Amino acid sequence: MAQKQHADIIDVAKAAKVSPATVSRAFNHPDLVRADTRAKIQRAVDELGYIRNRAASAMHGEKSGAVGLIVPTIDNAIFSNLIQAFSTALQDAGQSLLIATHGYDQTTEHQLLRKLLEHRVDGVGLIGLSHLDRTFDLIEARETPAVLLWSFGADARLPCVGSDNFKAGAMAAAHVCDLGHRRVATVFPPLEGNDRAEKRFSGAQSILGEVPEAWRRTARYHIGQAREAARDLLAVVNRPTAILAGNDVIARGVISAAADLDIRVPEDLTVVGIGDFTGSADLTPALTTVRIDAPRVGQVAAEALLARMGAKPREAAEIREIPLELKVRRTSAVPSDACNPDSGL
Amino acid sequence: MAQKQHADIIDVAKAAKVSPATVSRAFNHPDLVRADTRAKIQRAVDELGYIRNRAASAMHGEKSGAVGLIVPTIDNAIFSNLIQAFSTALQDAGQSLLIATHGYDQTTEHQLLRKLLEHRVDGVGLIGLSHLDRTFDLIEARETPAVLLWSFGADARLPCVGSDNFKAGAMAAAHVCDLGHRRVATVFPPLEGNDRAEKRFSGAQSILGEVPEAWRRTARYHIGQAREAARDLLAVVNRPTAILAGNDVIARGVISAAADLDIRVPEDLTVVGIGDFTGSADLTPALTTVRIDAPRVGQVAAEALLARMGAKPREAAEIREIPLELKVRRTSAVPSDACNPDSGL
DNA sequence: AACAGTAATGCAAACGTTTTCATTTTTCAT
DNA sequence: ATGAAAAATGAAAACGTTTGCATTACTGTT
Repeated sequence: MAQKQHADIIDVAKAAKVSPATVSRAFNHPDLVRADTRAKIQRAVDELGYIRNRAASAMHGEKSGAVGLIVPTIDNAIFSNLIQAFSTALQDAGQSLLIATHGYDQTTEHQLLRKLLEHRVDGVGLIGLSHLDRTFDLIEARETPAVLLWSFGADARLPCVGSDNFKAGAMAAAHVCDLGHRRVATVFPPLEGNDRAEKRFSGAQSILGEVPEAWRRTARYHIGQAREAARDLLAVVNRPTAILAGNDVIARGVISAAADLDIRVPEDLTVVGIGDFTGSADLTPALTTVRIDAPRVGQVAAEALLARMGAKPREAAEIREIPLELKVRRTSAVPSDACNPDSGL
Repeated sequence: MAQKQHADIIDVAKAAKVSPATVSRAFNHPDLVRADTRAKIQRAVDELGYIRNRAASAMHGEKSGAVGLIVPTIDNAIFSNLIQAFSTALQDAGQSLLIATHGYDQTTEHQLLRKLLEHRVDGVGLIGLSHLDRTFDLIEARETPAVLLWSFGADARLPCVGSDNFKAGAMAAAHVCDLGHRRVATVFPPLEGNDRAEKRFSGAQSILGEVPEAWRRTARYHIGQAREAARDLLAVVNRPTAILAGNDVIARGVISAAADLDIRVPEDLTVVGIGDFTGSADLTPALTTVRIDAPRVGQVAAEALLARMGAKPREAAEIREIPLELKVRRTSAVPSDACNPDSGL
């Protein structure tokens, strides 16, 4: 016999001896139903193990109660802090999080956005400022509340919450310059299609001047790769006195490389990272880095998105810059005389 | 004038001069519609920027196309690898991922499950073997395909994919014993409500025998905390010759503590972790640890879940154990004579 | 050219909610 | 008590799909 699988709102209504409309209201506008009616309904719900069907509500033009987040990858420290904070803030607001990863491929990103839109997310978060035009177009056409997280840029096509990566690069570079280093090399992730890395690098060059090709290395987000790149960089007679890493993970690779080569940090080599990920402060020696407050970015971004979604009435600024902070720890020092040609007078 | 917001399936049908039913079929059962009809429809879809409404399909008893994953936290290396792999495998199968974090609180976990169920996820993944009874009950009542990931246990109430944490603890312990250590201390996360840590610890004790209170320390998943705990442990005259860490992050803390105290690793202190997280192999010295293949767990779990969801026809075993592997690297060594009372003959 | 058999399509009835509008009940001042 | 105003509830029409069944269009035989 065709027995219904699960209780629906009508069953609940019957059990509570009210109309389905009232049950619906009890969920969505509790203030519109009398306390004792609500109690009756609650009892029926518990009894029947009723779980409301968001799909059915969403259908009615109602909010789906889910927001989407598209990130390049989850599995590195950079984003996991951010995602965690974003997710927590959303959960606190009763939203669910639909997450998707594209592995730094913008075309995939666009497809993921479509998929998220199929689920009728109430809002989306995207990482970084640069996206396919049709990605922006789609968001606009759908009028989906959106926020760009991680990077800050005054010229962004959508509201963004994050830090200024150009500044981050510049701050790191300024620090090593101030220390007196003149022979500065860089190890950065591939720049193309990655506005964060790209901005950081130009920021660094804005202080350092053009970094010679010979002192530029590329490493994906991976300690091992960074280590090799750095080893390569350091295995020359006239080696740099400082290395600027595109992020903290790379910085760790650089430190390992130095250890491999018996180069002391910071006496013989200054290493500066960007990010200040979990654990960077607990490295030995503790990493000097430019702190990007990922949890705060995640939280503020979530709030901004919530505001745009109308879930949070409070007016939020369209663009929020999260300040950076230089954390001078133990991997940076004045260049040693031996290596510093400037101090040779 | 009441102009519709976005194109719906009827608009597409009109534009393509077919019935809505055909458009629907073109999406869900492409083989049932003629190629040229499909092309017409596709053209209309593109033209109108139509995005199908999953909510509406899900309503019809159809699959929602989303699966849920509930994890304690995203923001540590332990889970981020796992989540990434799980997510990728799911995405490849065309599913979206709804993720939620509970911060190691089982009551929250239960509420999150409810929320996920509201969204009518086609399946759910949960971390670890132990959950509230009513969590299991709910899954059963809803007949939602589910899989437990991360831990393996023959007695699990649901299919599980993961490694045996008891074994992991035992393997780590066996390694230090084989090396000749007799004075072995432990630093573990709080055991209660964390079946993984608990199993690992009992596994270790199964080899080590009862670890004296004085040599047991607790540290949450955080390098700084572990560092302090280890410092505490090592700052005694008759200190242990080896420390077993409950996971790699703690192991890193222990190594830092040793450095703080000028204790050499591995000469004066052997440190063994569990997990083999990203970066553990690139530590200096490289960490000896028991490798848990998180990406594989994630992927196999996704496949198992997909299979149960009927999305993947192939029969998958109910329970899958992912093998562990001892990775002997540079933080473990035979105990030095100075510290090893056994070698005093 | 006619036929059967199959493939492709259309019709219309669900699916489980929410919401507008109308109706009933309650509240409170008189 | 009475009535007006406000609060709570109910009836029924959406919302955008999918699908079983009925119908129409093709295919290949003879």
